[in-house]
Amino acid sequence: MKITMEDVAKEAGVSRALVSLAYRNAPGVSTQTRQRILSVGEKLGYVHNTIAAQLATRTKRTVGVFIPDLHNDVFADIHDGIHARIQEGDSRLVLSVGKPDGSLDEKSLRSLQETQSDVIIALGLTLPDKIVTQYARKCPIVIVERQVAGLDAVTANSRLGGRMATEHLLSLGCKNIVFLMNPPLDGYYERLDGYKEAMREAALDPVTVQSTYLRSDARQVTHQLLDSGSKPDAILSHNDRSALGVLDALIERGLRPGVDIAVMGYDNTEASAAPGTSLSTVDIRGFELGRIAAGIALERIARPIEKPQIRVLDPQLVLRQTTSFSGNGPEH
Amino acid sequence: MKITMEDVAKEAGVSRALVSLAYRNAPGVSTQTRQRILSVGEKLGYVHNTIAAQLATRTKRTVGVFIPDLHNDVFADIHDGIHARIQEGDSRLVLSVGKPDGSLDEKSLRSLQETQSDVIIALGLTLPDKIVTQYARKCPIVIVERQVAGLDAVTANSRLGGRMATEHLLSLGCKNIVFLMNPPLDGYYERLDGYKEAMREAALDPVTVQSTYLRSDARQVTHQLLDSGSKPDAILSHNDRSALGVLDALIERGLRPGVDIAVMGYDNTEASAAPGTSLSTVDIRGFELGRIAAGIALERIARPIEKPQIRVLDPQLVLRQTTSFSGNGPEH
DNA sequence: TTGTACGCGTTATCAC
DNA sequence: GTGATAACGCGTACAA
Repeated sequence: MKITMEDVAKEAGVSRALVSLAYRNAPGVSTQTRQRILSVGEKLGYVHNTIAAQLATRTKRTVGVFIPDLHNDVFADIHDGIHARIQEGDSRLVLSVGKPDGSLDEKSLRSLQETQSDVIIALGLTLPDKIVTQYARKCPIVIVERQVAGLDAVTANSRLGGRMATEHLLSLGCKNIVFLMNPPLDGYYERLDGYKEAMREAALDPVTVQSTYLRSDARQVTHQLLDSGSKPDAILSHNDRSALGVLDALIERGLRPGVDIAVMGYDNTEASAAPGTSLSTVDIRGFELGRIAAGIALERIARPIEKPQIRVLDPQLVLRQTTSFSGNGPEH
Repeated sequence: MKITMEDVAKEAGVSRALVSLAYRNAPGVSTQTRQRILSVGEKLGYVHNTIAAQLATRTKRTVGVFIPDLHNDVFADIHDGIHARIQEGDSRLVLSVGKPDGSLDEKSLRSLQETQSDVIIALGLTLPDKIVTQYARKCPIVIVERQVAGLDAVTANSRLGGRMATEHLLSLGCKNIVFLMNPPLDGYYERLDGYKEAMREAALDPVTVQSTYLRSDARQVTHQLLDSGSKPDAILSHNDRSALGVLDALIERGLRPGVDIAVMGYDNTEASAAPGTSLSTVDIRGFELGRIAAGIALERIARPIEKPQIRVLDPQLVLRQTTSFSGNGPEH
């Protein structure tokens, strides 16, 4: 039932080859015949079959993108950057969406490879380094906001970001700063390490509690933390999403963020600036990250065996209400 | 350089056809040889070429999804619903992401068709009915949260939602309720109409101001509205995203949402419940919408010429702080 | 402009 | 039942 090029060719009284050229805006067809061919195609309801075309030309132009979760705004920022860069050329973007718990990471990677991605840009991959490396053997992977030995990567300096956030809290007079950790996974310790460094340099003990990537879990963990009798004067969370959960819990207990206790997130997502929320955070410059990752991906397609590129951006502090003490630490 | 089935076949000492059967878990291969073939494939780093496979079998299993914008959480909800339903079967999901201003709608639709989607699920399409219908001639389209004559559609009853929100505001004692409109586009008047109906029934004049889908624009429009001397006691926005912009503006002017003025959004996105935001809104049950849309899409593939299906869910009011007067309307 | 050999799997049709 | 052979799906590329 599907209209093919053959059908269009027959109807227009030309060869299939010519129809192909016409549809690709390739030279070798008179403007006139091209017009005629296209209008015949339109009349018949023909649509150019990218699948067949991709099979025929084994030119490499497909960039696969793995996004773990559509609900986290950082990924949207990064995606936009990738999209912007890819659009400049004539490459194709293929998305695969996983789940926040990482349960679809492998399936997605495989699917991206099976659809013949020539390179994969992976965001928020939770797989162990070893497995990622295995997949990368079949198709180059550009990692964003993480590093895996031997692979291209682009990240905002997470260690520095963790340090900056911590130092900011210290500068407010906070001493009992708790770090709300993400699940312990390869490649996601940098923010934590930055925190620890800064704490030790201030001769303070790092304290961590562990949560997941869900806001609701962060909320619960925060309640547990405070129930346990711990009296933090600041909570630094591994990302904004979890920081919102922290705020949820604080508000439920009648604690005023930025007055009774300081809170910082990480990522500078849109939600961190929700009206009334005003969460201090660290901007990882997602759009930039995406743009650069896409650039590296395209280069990787062009030069497959060059040595891996690592690009590190400097994150930026974004100070809002949740760390707005007038300079002397939280009220008591 | 790419390993093909041929390579695997040669290495394993069997025919290409057999390798094909092995990789698809098809009957006709002894468990033993299948094992051998797969391990040879693994050794060579072969990945099954979905592109070629799709071309060879013209079985219909590809569901295309158009998402206008990754930053709006409703779309993530709907996507998750679609994803969940598709995963139950053996269909493939292909995403195409546009831009909030609609400038990529056509390009995305075309791209989805060119990659041989057998059906397209479209969210937040801003194209005129006429154009959508044209595209649907080439490949069936299932529309979400909108209706186009002749096409499958699944929506939460928007007229009812608009009415419910308005009636809730009226019940609080609000009389000067302003509706913040989205851009005037085919298919997106229902929420507004529900508002108008409810206002007229209460013998009140509907008042609308127009904005876009950007939070920043809503903020600006709200400032303009208030600068103009208008004294609304409630603002009902066409969606949560814009409602956040409204809240931004109110807070900037020192007005307390839920105390000085009521505010309602629409969609019940995660951001509407950000800590400190607590926006009253209307839940469109995005996940459900997505699930149902995917179901319809699969049926449409199976039975292309059946008459269009329209599914309408009932939206649900979600009451939070921004409409929390103690019952006598806003303070003065 | 056209003929035609690919590209890489899949799916009959056959042979053992 | 196991396995092989060859035609086919729909464009693209290159020689003619």
